[in-house]
Amino acid sequence: MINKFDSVLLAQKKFIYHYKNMRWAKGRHETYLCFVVKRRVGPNSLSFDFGHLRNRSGCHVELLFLRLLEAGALCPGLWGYGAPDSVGLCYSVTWFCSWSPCSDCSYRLAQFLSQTPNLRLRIYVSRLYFCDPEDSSAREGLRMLQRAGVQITVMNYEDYFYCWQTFVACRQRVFKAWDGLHQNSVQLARKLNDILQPGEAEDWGDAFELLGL
DNA sequence: ATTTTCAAT
Repeated sequence: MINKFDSVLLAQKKFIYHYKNMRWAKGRHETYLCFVVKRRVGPNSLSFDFGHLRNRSGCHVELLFLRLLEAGALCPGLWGYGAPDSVGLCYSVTWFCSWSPCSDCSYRLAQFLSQTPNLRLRIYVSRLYFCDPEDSSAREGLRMLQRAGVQITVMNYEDYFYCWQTFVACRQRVFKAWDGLHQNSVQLARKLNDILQPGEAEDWGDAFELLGL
């Protein structure tokens, strides 16, 4: 018999392996996306769905998520058609992804969101995907997502803790941080901040120059 | 200092 929670929840080892935020995440040729969907009708906001996805057959996991949205599988009534009571329906999606989106996924997500103003998306990422070169298109993609109203955040201890409780078959086992989790998270958050607020460093430089420092 | 990355065999 299929138990919902055996299929919906992630195995502990899998979660740790794929979400570890080490700088050199060797061999992670998969990307996981854990999501929570909340649905708001009027003043009430309710958790509607949750689960996880993995990239498959050359398709990035973000695009799989988009496909599910387009098929009406995750946020029914998102476009207002269907039942009359779906008018004014809002959804908010929060996802936790082991990699940040590539430029193409960012572009498609931004496009999708521009057509669905009643969908809010918040993205937490464990590691930054191809973001080392300052002029990388992945960086530009993240900025585009931000302009599309997406909040992008690097996962910290509390986020991993939350994911462990929510998406992992943890069987009462408390989440145990790996070595360097906090440091890596702080470093990645700083990098993401640089990506999303370009020019700030120069502004500081200018400020120091003005102050004669 | 350098290492990897939603594979390709």
